[in-house]
Amino acid sequence: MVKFDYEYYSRPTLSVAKELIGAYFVRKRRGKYLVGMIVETEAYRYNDPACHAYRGMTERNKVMFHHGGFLYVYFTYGMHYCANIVTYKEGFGEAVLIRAVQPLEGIGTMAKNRGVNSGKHTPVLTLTNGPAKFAEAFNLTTKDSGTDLTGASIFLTHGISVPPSNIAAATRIGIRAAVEKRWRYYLKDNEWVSKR
DNA sequence: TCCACGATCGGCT
DNA sequence: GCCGATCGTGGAG
Repeated sequence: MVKFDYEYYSRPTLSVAKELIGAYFVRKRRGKYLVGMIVETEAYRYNDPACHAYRGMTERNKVMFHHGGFLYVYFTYGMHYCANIVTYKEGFGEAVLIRAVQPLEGIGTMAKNRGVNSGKHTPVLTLTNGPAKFAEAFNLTTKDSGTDLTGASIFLTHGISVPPSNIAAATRIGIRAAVEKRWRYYLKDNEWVSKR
């Protein structure tokens, strides 16, 4: 599997967001792997009022201003984390939100991270079909924000090749500003894509 | 300092 | 379809 490098992530954000459909998100911990195939993404860009970096650099979003190839994780709604891939050139503050993955390896660990053993009784199909569910399943928190994605612990690789005709574009979810932009991409006919 | 709100989820009606 | 949980963040004052 080819691990993506800085050059890959530093291309235009919409291209990366589309091409990440079918890629593998990998987390290696204590010799074990968590692997999910990315099936849904959203792009957030420079001059985009819905983007966390829109009002400039802050303590929370500073990692977004790197060149592409870093992880940006933020905390929201008092209880959830969401994970993004920093994209494009240094200084712009662009990123791609990972909205959903299809679990490929480490499903038992993902289920544990999601709390199936704490009475939640999580059905397998709902393990990673939403941005906060994905982050929880992979145990991604603000501690992981800033992780270099060309390193050994968290990285992305080429997965399956998806023809553009199998990728749908739609409006982004859960935002108030720039609701008309169709910068959400998902794998057509895939049951792991988020609902709503 | 203060305080309104959020790139969500799950449970309930 | 609706609503409550829950708290870090950052803009306002």
